[in-house]
Amino acid sequence: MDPVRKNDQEIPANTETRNHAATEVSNGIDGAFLKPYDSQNTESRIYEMWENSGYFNPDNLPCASCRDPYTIVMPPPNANGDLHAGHALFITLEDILIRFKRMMGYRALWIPGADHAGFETQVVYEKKLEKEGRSRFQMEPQELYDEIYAFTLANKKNMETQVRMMGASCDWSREKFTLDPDVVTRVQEVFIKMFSDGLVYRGKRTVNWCPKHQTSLSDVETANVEETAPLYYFKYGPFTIATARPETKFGDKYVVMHPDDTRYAAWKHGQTIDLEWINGPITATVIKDEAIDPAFGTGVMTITPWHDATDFEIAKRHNLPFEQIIDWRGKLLPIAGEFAGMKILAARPKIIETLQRKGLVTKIDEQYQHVAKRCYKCNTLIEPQVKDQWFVKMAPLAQQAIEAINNGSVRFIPENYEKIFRYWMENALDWNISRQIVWGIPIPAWFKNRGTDTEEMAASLERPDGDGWEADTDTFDTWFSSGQWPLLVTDFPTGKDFPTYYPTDVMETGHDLIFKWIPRMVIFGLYLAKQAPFHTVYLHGLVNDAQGKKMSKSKGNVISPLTLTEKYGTDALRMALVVGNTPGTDVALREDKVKGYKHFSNKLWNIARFVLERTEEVPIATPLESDDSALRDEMASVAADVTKDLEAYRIHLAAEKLYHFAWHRFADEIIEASKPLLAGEDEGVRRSRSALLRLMLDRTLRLLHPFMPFVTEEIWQRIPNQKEKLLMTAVWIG
RNA sequence: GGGUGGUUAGCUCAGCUGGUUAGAGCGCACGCUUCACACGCGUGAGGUCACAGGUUCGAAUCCUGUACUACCCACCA
Repeated sequence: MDPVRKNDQEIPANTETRNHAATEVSNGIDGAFLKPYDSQNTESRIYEMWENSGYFNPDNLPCASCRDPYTIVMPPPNANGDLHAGHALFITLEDILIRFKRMMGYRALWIPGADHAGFETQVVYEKKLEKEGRSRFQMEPQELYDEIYAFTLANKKNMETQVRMMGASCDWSREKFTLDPDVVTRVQEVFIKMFSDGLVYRGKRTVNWCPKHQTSLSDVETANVEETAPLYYFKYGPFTIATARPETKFGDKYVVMHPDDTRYAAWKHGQTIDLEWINGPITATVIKDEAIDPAFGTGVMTITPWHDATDFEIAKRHNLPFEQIIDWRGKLLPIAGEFAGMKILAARPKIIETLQRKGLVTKIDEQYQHVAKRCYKCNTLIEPQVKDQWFVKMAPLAQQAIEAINNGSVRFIPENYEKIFRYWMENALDWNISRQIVWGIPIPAWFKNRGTDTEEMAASLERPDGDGWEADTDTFDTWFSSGQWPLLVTDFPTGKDFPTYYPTDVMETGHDLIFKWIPRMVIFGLYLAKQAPFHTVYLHGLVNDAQGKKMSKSKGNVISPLTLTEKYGTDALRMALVVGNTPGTDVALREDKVKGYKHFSNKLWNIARFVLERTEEVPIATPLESDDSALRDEMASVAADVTKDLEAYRIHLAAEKLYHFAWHRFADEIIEASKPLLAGEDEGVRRSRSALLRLMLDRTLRLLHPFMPFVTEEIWQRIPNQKEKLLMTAVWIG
């Protein structure tokens, strides 16, 4: 690899460097060096030095002839709590890539951010309110917003400190918060554009309603949980229907069957039947629709369009009326007669009782397996409700995303995620972006004569002219703004970093975001900037506990990265997270492993001490003996190998190879074999071996720096007469 | 119902395009206070690479199937 950057870069004057050679002892060995490596007394000092150098910002890099930009957008951590192990992993992986590319001479830019995390933060805050005996439903929206804002800002600072502790070499001068005023405005403008492009529409449709949180949720914000529940068979006039949700059946006046089902050929579409139902006699109408599966149950069902998406579609197809049975809090409405006001689950057995008394229950299958939708945050049963909401029309946008995959402009690591992504895109349903929570970006929409036949609506930042316009009180789904994040942080469309740093290079994030986040970013990038926001998606696995089990607060097996860095050093944690961690595969985090890499930090420390103490400081051009030049070549081939691995995103392999080389080859064999040579009589041999060991130390530090930035930089600072003052910006020699 | 991984040493995992006696960390056994490091050094035990077929001169590695396991997706009430 050609060193493209000048070797003699200067550190800006405001940076206090620690070049021990100049001020302390001639070979770099001072008192601290004689003790074991002490990460606690090193890391914050080193980080400060890096940050003060200004080189986290690529615009300050002393390289007039630098290569292209290399950009990573940091998935903005939620500003609502401490960093967890997953954060530690992604920071490590991204920092490795950024440091590697920076040393390679790229204008490496890593843009940090903080996420207000709409619904998630509101949930966290509501829990806090609950503990204090308060509720958001007793608060004015503005009051609630202000409180959450203060809470989030405090946590944002906390989060930033912790990101620094992980060694993240990101450009803080470009940090953005998802509720920065310019972000809010730009996101709102995108909505307005989509409205006028016909990509966003107001729809009265079935939404996923969380009765606890009092908001609608998108499909990716619900969890499908397998459950065993009774399936009830009821007599419905001449038919038998099966249902798992008897409490929705009050208003059912349409009985539906497949048009080709010969068992029911005698019944004609539109025919009416009088029958006895829960609260008395009703008149039902026969509907024939192909959505019915003749093989399920009896092949006949009644529909509840307000509380079931399939039923809703059927009702729309046949132009049938629909009525709300369950209110927004999950209680039965007056249509339920004597059951009105009851919570649905409490009402269910009572309804069955009534039906049994009437002789309408023919069978109860207790072992019925089905899938229930639950709120992914509070696990409350989702109640489908029909509601006026804003939807993004997905088909045309998804089509572009699929093309981007097909023509190779976006690729996935590991590759199998491409298939998963494509499948999702091909089946994407329209996306509900309205949320009934205060903690988010307001939807810039306005209504006149709301809820009447003459309703008008408008999308604009300002209240439209004329009387009677009222603002939409809903906020955007967090992913609506997060989806635009690569564009927002690079100042699309006309700011200083666009298009310099757009499209970015790699999106590195957890595989759990394959549907929540990645598709939205691809879609917005293609729609707005006509270019996908990144060419590579690197997906890492989850960080599990030592037994490979998912960490969770309730299980009490959560391992805090902060405790581990404190105990073993950030470098050790970084190595432990990275070695053996194949892309896309979950990793088990064991304290022992971290401890092992703490020992490795110390090993490097002692390698350096040996080399600086026991070798002569010789000119770079010192002629090498043939054994030594063979070892130099071996070092070079390791470097080349590691470079290849990093370029192919085989980060786990690169880290392991370096570990192995440094400890078991360099220290165990080469240094051991050097001892007699360095103590020998032959000056040529001594000088040659000195030159070799110093070169190997130099190369080892460079190669390991992206992985273990702190200890390598600290050692680097102790090597006398360094031309490159900072290892962070030293040239990668691969 | 559909999909995607995983199955390699006691535990947690590597093994990149198939190629000499299959690797690491931790753990274990034995021996070393050797002047870089006991956060260390040396030596060693431990694996029919889930199973069954197949391709090949050669397979942990490629193909087919089976079993087990994990995760994801899903508008059969």
